[in-house]
Order: sequence, then C-alpha cells, then structure tokens
Amino acid sequence: MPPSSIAAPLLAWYDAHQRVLPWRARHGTAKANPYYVLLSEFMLQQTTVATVLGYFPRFIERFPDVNALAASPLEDVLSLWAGLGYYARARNLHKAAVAVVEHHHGRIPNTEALLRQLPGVGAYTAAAIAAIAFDEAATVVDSNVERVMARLHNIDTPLPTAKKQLTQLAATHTPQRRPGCYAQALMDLGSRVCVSGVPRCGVCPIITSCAAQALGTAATLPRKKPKTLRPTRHGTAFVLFRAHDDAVWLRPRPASGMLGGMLEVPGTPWLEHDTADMAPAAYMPMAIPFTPLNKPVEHIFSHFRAVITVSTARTDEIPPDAGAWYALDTVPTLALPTVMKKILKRSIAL
DNA sequence: GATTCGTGGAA
DNA sequence: TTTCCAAGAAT
Repeated sequence: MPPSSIAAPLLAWYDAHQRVLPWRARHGTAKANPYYVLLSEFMLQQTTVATVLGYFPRFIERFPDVNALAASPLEDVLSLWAGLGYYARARNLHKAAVAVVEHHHGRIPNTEALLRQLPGVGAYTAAAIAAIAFDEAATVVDSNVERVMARLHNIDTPLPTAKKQLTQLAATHTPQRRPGCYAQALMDLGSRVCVSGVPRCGVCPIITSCAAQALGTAATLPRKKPKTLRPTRHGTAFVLFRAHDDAVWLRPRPASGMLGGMLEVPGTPWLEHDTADMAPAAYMPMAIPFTPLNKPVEHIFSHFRAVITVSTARTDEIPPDAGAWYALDTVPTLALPTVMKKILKRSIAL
C-alpha cells in the first residue's frame, strides 16, 4: 500500500470530526487568519489545547493584529502570558511581531523558509504556519506526528534519536492537495485517536495502513530515552506588605533566563541545599522582623522541584531593593509566574 | 546530542 | 503519590 494512501481517509475523517477552535478556519474554503495561526502555534508549544483556550481569546482581544502586538510593551505581553509557562515564548512572540512589522510590512511571512527565521519559530512551527495559514505542502512534525509515524511504520528506535527518520517518513505522506487540513488532521488524530499510552485503534481511519497495529506493538511506541530525575532546590522568599495599605513589594527578574522578564517576590537564590535557616538580613536587611510561615511552598518546574520557605513582614519602610509596591487587587493583572502567585496566596492566607 | 526552559491534567 | 505528557525552541 503506497504511503499516500493515508491522506484521503485522514482528510475524510478530519472533515467529519475536526474540532472547532478559535484560531482555525471555519469548515469549508474560508482561510485561517495567519496572525491567529501564528499566535496559537506559539501558545501550543508544549501546551495543551484546553489550556490555550483560556488564553487565546484574551490575547486577540488585547492584541487584535500583529501591529497591535508589536506596538505594545513586552510587559503587557508577559502579563497576559502569566501562568502559561515557558516565558521565552512570550518574549520571542513579541520579537517576532516586531520583525513582521519591520521586515514584512506587517504581514505574516507566507513561506516555511521565511517563517523559520522568526524568533521562537523552529522547524515545527514554521511548517505548521505555512501549512495551516497558507496551505503550503510543508511537513509538520510534532510529538503527535512522531507517535503516529512511529506506529504506522513500527519504528522501534527511541526518541529523540528516531526524530530524523520519523520526519523523513512523515514527509512521504504529505499531500499536495489540502496540506493545511492534512497537517491538522494528523495532529488531531494523534491527540484524539492515536494517543500516547493505549491508542483507540477501533476508531482509527488509517488502521489498515498501520504496521504497529498489525504487529500488536502500538501501545509500546514510540519508545523514548529515559529522563533524568528532577532535583530539589531550596530558597526563601520575603513577602513585604506595606503597613498602611497592604501593597506588596515585587521586583523584576532579569530579562533572560528562567521566568525572564517576569515579576517576583524578592528572595534568596534557589540552591541545592536547604536555605530555611539563612538569615533574611543578608538578602533583605531591614529594621523589622520577618515571620516565617510553617509550611514551605512547593512548586514543580520543568527541570527541578522548588521548596520555598516564605517569610513575611509588615512595614512602611522602603525596602533596600530594586522593585516597587503593587496594590494587592492588581495581582491578577501582573506578570507574575504561578510560583510567585502561590507564594503570595500563602502569605495572605494567614 | 544534551540542557534549559512552566504548567496543569491524566494515567 | 509519582510519573508522564502536551501543536518545541534555543543554546
């Protein structure tokens, strides 16, 4: 059976079962808004559709087009991105918008090669935007496609080693007709039918082409190299409330690196050893005592677990620290990562 | 090729 | 509870 034989049944399945999503073109001939496609693809990097659905509408309301996004301060973008994670995506999204305005007359580049040059746009995202927004016959390879190809061709090589081979296989299936719908169909299939773990082969539209199904290996594929386990880092956060109005002291993090450009509660560095007994004086030298909370805040990041001891104080003294006072009722609108919101919430629940 | 980048939901 | 995972990119 020729490779191209999966395109027709996949497209038919997609026409019948595709999800309605705010960044997608409506069923039929209407084209997707390239800016919506670009924005959604940035958000969907390593993030579920369900999560993105809570952020995308607010973004297009605040930044209706790429010009609005480019013209806005990065801080506004980070504020709307807060809680979505992987904040380099937000910084790159803003850079990409500026590049589109400055170098492409405010129009999203319409080829995979040009898209690939934008900040934050890698091989997958360039192919996805080219295919979905401009119907270029680009081959998208995300983790869904990797899984579908590994099963379709019964590829036993563990990821990420198998990535190049899976990409080559995927390219052999990409059709010239409706490549945008095909790309989304393949990813929809991976996320709803050919799911990780035990796949739903009973409702798969391309089951007759699947080598792993025939061999009974589908549930074991794709294989992956084992991951290194997550270490624990310890730190202390100092939550300062202004005595007369309960405003809280926050400071900006460095523009790059982890949580780059976001706001934070001041505190110690996060180290591999316990810092619960470290004197606040070294990091927050003030003439008032801090009250440590009983239970630390725990938070799981992508590559380590943080255990943060929280210490609070009330004062009208100006802290000897970069930063500013923020009214508590503005916290939901600030560029605060989830761990910092957790720390504040714990401090207030006294 | 290996690491660094968040978060929330499901298994 | 712990682990895995999700429309990955940059270094």
